[in-house]
Amino acid sequence: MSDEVVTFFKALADANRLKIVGLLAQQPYSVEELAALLDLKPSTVSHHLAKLAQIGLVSARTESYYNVYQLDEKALQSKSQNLFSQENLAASVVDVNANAYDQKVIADYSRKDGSLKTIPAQRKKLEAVLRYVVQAFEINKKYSEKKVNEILSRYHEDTASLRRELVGYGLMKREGGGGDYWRE
Amino acid sequence: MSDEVVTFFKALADANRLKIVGLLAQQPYSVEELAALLDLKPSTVSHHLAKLAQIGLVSARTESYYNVYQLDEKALQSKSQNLFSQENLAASVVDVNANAYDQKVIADYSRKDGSLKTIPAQRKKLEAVLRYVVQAFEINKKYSEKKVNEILSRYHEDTASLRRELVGYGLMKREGGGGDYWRE
DNA sequence: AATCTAATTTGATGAGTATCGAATTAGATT
DNA sequence: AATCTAATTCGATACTCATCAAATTAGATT
Repeated sequence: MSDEVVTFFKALADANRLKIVGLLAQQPYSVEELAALLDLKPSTVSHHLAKLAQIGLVSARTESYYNVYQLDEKALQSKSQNLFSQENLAASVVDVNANAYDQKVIADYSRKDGSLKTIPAQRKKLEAVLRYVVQAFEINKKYSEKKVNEILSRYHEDTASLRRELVGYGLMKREGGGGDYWRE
Repeated sequence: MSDEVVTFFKALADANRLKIVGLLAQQPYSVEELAALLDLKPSTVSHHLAKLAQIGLVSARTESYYNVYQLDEKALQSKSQNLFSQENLAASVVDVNANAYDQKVIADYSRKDGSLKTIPAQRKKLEAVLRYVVQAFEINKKYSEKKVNEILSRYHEDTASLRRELVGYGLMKREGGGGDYWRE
């Protein structure tokens, strides 16, 4: 689906093809005439017209010896309207892995056993790692600080920092003053 | 001027750049994040973003370590509206030689001395040659048939055919029944 | 000031494609 | 039917450009 849009832009990403569109906007022309006007060989113009026809922008009508091409202005307008519609923008993104960044960061910072080499200093990377670590806790279950530290120690010896950051970024909550922790 | 339009289409004639536009339509991203999402190296993403920035579609804002890129939706809409405006279509054509086809045909059919090798059989080529031949006559001056033939003989021995076609295509007029010829 | 990090730039490489000439095809004219 | 002619297809070539790795730059953190 996004392929269609790429093909459309590729078809128009050439100076000579744009000139052809401009010329056909004035009047229909045969391949031979276009070749003379653009100072190109007929085979080259044929190649360009095929690309424009592929996206439905031009069509040919046989007239005696000649193949006269004309611009489909309707298609031109309708295509250009929807180019950046919500559907097309969304379609271009369907096959990107939304978690790719987190995965890359986690892979960079993890050992084979799942523990962390270091705790990232950069905010975005720290967030990615914390989103990963917090999954070790069940949702809505209460944990004592001792239990939290025990779980976090699987990831890094500096359990205090991990615990503090998890709360700081809102990934875990703490009850009142010195109570239990939980993940929402 | 047409260069600008070509640059615009070229900038969007790439699947990964379209994905970048789609992603930035959702939220701003850093180069590093985009690289992870698209499974590309940061240097490649930088290259793509430079092309998108060149046409004013994205811009960067520095945020701590990161260069966060955002989509300029206003530019996106306004650009896509005017893409095939009358101005752009006309601009794409400014530097094409409108007489190139006639010139090519005339060159193909003329000898060095200006005379015609043959009279073209194809309509379009015949028209081009006739437009060339008729320039030997002054506008609004009356010529006898004998004088017409004398002038046409510089181009081809079959003056009768040339004379008939000139009148047939309306390039020369004839007075009443057997009177003089003239070019309007 | 020294060090770290993300981004950019540069150079090299491979894939894609615009262009042409030659061969072929499709169709009209004679 | 035979012959012309424009268009298309095919193969080759040159150029453009997407991509990466390495080097450099710009900027923030310590």
